[in-house]
Order: sequence, then structure tokens, then C-alpha cells
Amino acid sequence: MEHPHPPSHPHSRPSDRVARIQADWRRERPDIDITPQGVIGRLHRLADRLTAELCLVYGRYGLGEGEFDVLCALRRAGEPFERAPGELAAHTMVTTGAMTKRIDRLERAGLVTRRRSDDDQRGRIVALTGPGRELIDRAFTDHMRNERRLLDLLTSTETETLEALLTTWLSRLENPA
Amino acid sequence: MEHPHPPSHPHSRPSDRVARIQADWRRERPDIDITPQGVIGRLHRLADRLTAELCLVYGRYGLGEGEFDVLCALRRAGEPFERAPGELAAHTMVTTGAMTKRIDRLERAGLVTRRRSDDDQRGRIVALTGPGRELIDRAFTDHMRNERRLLDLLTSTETETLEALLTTWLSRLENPA
DNA sequence: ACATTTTAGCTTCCATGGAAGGCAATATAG
DNA sequence: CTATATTGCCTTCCATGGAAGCTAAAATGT
Repeated sequence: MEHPHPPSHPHSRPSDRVARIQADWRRERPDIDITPQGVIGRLHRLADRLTAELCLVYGRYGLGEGEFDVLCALRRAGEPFERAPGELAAHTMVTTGAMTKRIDRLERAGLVTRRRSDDDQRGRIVALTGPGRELIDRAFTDHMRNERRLLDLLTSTETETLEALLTTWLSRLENPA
Repeated sequence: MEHPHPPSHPHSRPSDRVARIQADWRRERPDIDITPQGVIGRLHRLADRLTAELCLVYGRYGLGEGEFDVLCALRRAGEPFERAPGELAAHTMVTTGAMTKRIDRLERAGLVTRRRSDDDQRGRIVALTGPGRELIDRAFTDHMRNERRLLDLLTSTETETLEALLTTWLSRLENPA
């Protein structure tokens, strides 16, 4: 059941969950090459674990992931920290319907305001309030400290290699050149 | 605004979304080191893109991600393709409440059956039906072909390096040694 | 043997987001 | 200028999953 290699070999000792799933598949469907799961499965597993860690910090500020993203998008916009809902939806990759609800929650919490645009009466402008600005500045600082902690589980060489590989894959996925 | 490096340099030309976000933060919060986002942001972005691609295949078989996972867990179990709901929940990392609903949907579609356990009358046993078995065998074959296609955007060296890095990070995250 | 605790699965309620349609304001064609 | 199309946001409905509590069945202790 276990791998015969010594546990210190760099590539082995993957007695993790993904490896056990792969072993099951190899037994049940020996006709199929399931090696891609090694990468794709672990990538998703890792993303989930990281998300869980990040959400712990959002929660400390009373925010969910969605609200945090919106506040970040507003803060990143720079003075006067305003954006149209449609822009925010595009920036945070959700539908405008989802954005409406996020803004509802943030408005209810007093972190943003909504007003009509002057030049286009059907458009709205979402703006960070003082407390919103203050909150996201503290939360983001804490957030980056948290990401740094998670990243420090890798050496700087590993990090660089990983970032390069992720960037490569992502770009090939999005530009099917 | 754009990076001054030539676009062919291996590490640069990350004029992707994540890079633009980083540029915004550097302007707005020069006091904070936002390099961790380069890795963590792209990892999440990539995971999302991959998930979207994978869901296309699930959809071809009338399955959502959750249902697909459950059918896989049952199929992987081997003959007679049975498991308790609690086991399935543990294997697929959702709560038992979520599992109940997934099984409801699969049962309604005729892909699994539910019966009481003989030795423990409060336990249930979920079993793949004939059509369920047939469906997941076809769907999984197609799924792996799809994952292979996505993975082939990387060279085999890149793949190996990436898998090793993901495994390392995941293991350090889960065993805070 | 009986009462208590634990277990397994289910149910209910809530949170979040997508899809599709609605409404008011704006742009455009003739 | 008016009729139509488009745009921007919101609303409604649905799908999915988590949290917490419920019920029945087993395990445990006295």
C-alpha cells in the first residue's frame, strides 16, 4: 500500500490524500492514466487550504471573502476610492447581481455608500466611507502578513519557481497560442 | 504602467490580472510588501480557471462537481461500489448535511440507491446503480482526458517540478513540523 | 434492565452566488 | 424628434453548501 521509497526522497512520500485517491484509481481503472490528478488535485487541495487560512483573517474584521475583495478593489482604485458596481463586478469576477448583494451588505455595515452618478443617472457610484477605508487598511495589512506567513513555508527559490510555473500555465490557458 | 523588461524574459511579462492588481497596491500602499500575492493570487486564479474547464465535462453528463465527486468516491471504492454517507462526506470533504443533498440528487437521477445497513439499523448504505456505474465510467474517462489536455500545456519537466512544489507546500501546511 | 450518552444520517434555516428578466436612463437610427 | 436598441443596476428565483439541531439506533454505565 505504501510507497517503497525511503521517506526522505524529494519526490516521494506523497502518502497524502491525493496519493491515496490515485492508488484507488490505479486499482479500479488500470486502463486510465491518472497522473494529471497528481498536479491538478493537489493544486485544488492547496488552494482550498489557503483560502481557509485567508478567511480566518477576513473574519476577524467581520468580513467575508466577497466583501473583502470589494473593499480591496475600492481601496486599490485610489482617491477618492470610488467605482461603479459594474467595474467592481468585473474586477472581482462575479456577476453584477452578486455585486449588488455584496454592496448591500457593505452599505448596511456602513463601510461604503451608494449614490447616483452625475453624468449618467442610471449608473451608481460606490464609495468607501471613512470607517470603510480605515477597516480595509487594517485588514489588508493583516491579510498580507498572513499571506507572508503561508508563503514562508517555502524557500525563496521554491517560491520563485512556483510563481513562474503558475504564471506560465495561466498564460497558456488564457492565450491558447 | 507596463513593465520595462522585454516580453520574452522568462520571469517577466506578467501583464496579467494579478500583476495589475499588484501594481495598484504598490502605488496605494507602498509600505506593504505585496509579493506573496504573486503566488497566492495566481494559484487561486489558476485553480478557478481549471475548475471551470473541468465542470464543462461534468456538465456533459448532467453532473455538477459535487455529484461527480460522490460517484467517483463510490466507483473508487471498488466492488460492490458501496459506502456509507458519512464515509462519502469524509472522502469528499463536505458536511454530512451537504452529502445528504448530493445523494438525494443522485438518487433522484437513478444513479445511486440508498438502503439501511444490516448490522446497524441507523446507518445507510449508498450504492452505485448499473446506470450510475456506466455513467461514471464514461464520465471519468472523459474527465481524465480533459485533465490531460490541460496539463499538456506544460512540459513534463515543468509538470514534475510543479507537482513536487505543490506537494511540499501542502505537506508543510498540514504538518506544521 | 434501565437511563444516559454517543452516533449516523437527516432536516431546517441561512449565506452566498449565478441566470435571467425588469426598469429606468441613455444612445442611436431614421 | 421619435422609435428602438442598449446599458447599468437591481430583483427574483434557484442551486449549492454550512451550522446546528432532531430522531432513531446503538453503545455504555450502573
